[in-house]
Amino acid sequence: MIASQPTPTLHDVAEAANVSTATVSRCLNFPDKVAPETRQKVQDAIAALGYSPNFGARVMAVRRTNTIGAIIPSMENAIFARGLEALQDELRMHGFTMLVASTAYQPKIEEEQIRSLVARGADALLLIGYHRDPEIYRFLDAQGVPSLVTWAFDPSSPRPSVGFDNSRAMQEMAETVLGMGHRKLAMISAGTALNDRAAARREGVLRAMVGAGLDPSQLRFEETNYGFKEGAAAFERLMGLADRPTAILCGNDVLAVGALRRAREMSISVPEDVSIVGFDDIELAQVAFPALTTVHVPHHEMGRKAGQALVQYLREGTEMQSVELKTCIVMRETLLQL
Amino acid sequence: MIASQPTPTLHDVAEAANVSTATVSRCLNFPDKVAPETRQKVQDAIAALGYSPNFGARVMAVRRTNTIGAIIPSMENAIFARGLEALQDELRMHGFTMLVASTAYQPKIEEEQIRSLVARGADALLLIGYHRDPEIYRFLDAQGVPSLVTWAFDPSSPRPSVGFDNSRAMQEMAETVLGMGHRKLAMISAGTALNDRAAARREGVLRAMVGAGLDPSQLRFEETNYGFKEGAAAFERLMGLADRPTAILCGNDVLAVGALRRAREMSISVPEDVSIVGFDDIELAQVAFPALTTVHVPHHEMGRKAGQALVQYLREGTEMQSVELKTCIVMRETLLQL
DNA sequence: TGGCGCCATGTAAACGTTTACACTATAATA
DNA sequence: TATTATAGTGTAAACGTTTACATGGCGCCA
Repeated sequence: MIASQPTPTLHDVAEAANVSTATVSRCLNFPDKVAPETRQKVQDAIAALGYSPNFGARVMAVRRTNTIGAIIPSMENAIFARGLEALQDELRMHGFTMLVASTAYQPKIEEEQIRSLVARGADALLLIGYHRDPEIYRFLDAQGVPSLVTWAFDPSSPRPSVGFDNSRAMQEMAETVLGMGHRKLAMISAGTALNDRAAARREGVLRAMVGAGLDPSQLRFEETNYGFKEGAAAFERLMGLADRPTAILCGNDVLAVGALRRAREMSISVPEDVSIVGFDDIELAQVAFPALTTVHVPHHEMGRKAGQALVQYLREGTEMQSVELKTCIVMRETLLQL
Repeated sequence: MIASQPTPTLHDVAEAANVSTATVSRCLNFPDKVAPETRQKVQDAIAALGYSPNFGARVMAVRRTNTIGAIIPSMENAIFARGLEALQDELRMHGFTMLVASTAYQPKIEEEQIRSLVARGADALLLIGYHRDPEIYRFLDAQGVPSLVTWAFDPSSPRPSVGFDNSRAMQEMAETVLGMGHRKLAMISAGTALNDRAAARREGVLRAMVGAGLDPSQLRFEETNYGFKEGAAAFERLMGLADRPTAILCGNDVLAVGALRRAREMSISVPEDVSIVGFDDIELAQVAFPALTTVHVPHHEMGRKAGQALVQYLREGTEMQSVELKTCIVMRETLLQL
């Protein structure tokens, strides 16, 4: 920083107001513990100097930041936005600040961001999905930083989570598709190696297929990055197949809408020629044309409940309970009975 | 926090490795200033203890956080996502961390977030648009926290910015629309009272109208919140008018796509019955149907350039220069020659 | 061999808060 | 009036780093 005047400190304020630093500090933290006229003097001094408490110093003194960090894979598409907005609301209401960092779906960056947020004293972390290097969990434990997993739910995991069962949600969708007579299924998915939600969704489809007496190896599986363009490209590949699928299950709405778009460009009608379904039910799904049939995820509720769990834990120390949220299928216009 | 074991400190590491705290600190910050075998010992100790430096303490000692805060109006729609992603990239490359906070377009929350980010030692702030309580700018000055404005460009302002001229961009769009023979214009906009970008875009339209010899008071102006639903509702209101506009300029793509959607529901064809144009050129615009004619904003470039300016300033202290970015109109399918 | 410089490390003083504890007036009580 | 709470304030010791400065050992050269 290019030093102009040094920034005012508690000490400066105390001097200006002719009181001790303790009194100024009390003014800031327990205003009713100090006499009204003193408080006024202090507040005037604060305003006059443009004083703002030094966070680092405060943290060091109280060992608590009232900050919770949220680490999400991406901000690009709106998938996490809604949930986070709800989370932030909830946290703000209780005096916490939410800080967001994004990882571009890269584990290395995620680790970096986690360490960074912990280093700057996040009281707790919100993470997306379970899957990450055990080393990271060890680190969090050593640091005593609690974390809450969202966008996934796995009762078998000891780590608390507020989310939904990706596998089951997708299985239900696949069953619905199969129930409509579709037999040639394809799936466009994010990379399953590093993304447990994607992997679980894939599992769901496979399970539904065996449930229907189909050979799961028959599933046309396209793995790609999240993005409109990627969805479009995958769709095109699928349509290039000799034996075209009649229904395409997409790992999320963004991929699905990309596919939809490409279908239009290729003059393939949806859902007449091919059905396409998504996952997430972000606003985009309603706005798409034709409107996308998709798995509805209760983003808002998830964010809010996650916030509540975090706040309770931090305030009262009640152990965080996993809570499972229900998804449902919202039928719109892109899935057709065969 | 629920204390388990206390988290390890520099001191603990020093003890475990049998060296002084200074040496450990050097290991962390200037590894080559310490003998290889010592370094090894220290690193082992760090790993064994799961040590992570206390950010607060570090900040207090060096008075520098290598953090820059970005405060955006909303995460809901993808408008700011792209730019931020680029910004984060740029910052990461130079060892800075970006922290995001969002304000839900509410000045009060924005102020809170600014104070919060400053308090936790952001070395600099990235802000959207110029308009905010002068008190806030005074505060930032008093704190010596530099800020950079984006998504707007006003050469007359003393504050640096990396952005584009919202008014001119929209004016060009309006001129294009007028050039196609449209005379009955409407605009769907965000609230102009608190949002200088929205206000500037409105100005642009008005200027184009006078330029074309039209009475600017004839502009049908619908002010609403950003959102698909809001855009749809505003569109419906406009279409309820006795004297329907032939072209609707939307303050952003989200509003435009909402309008598009409602048009379809109302069986109004776009662009045959009415032209609709957007602003921003987020991915959504390409994916919409019909594909949206809109003002292209170089989000990525903006984020990157903003990052560069910030980094340069923080590293070398070279004063930040405002840079104006060019927008352009991308013609797609929703604007028709009359 | 004595002197110099350099390298690796240690010592201790900041940095700006919070807060336990001590202190003084004043008010309430006996 | 003497005693005891109480409310308001001050004093000073943490909190966990970084870093200027001091120290000691070693190799090199004259």
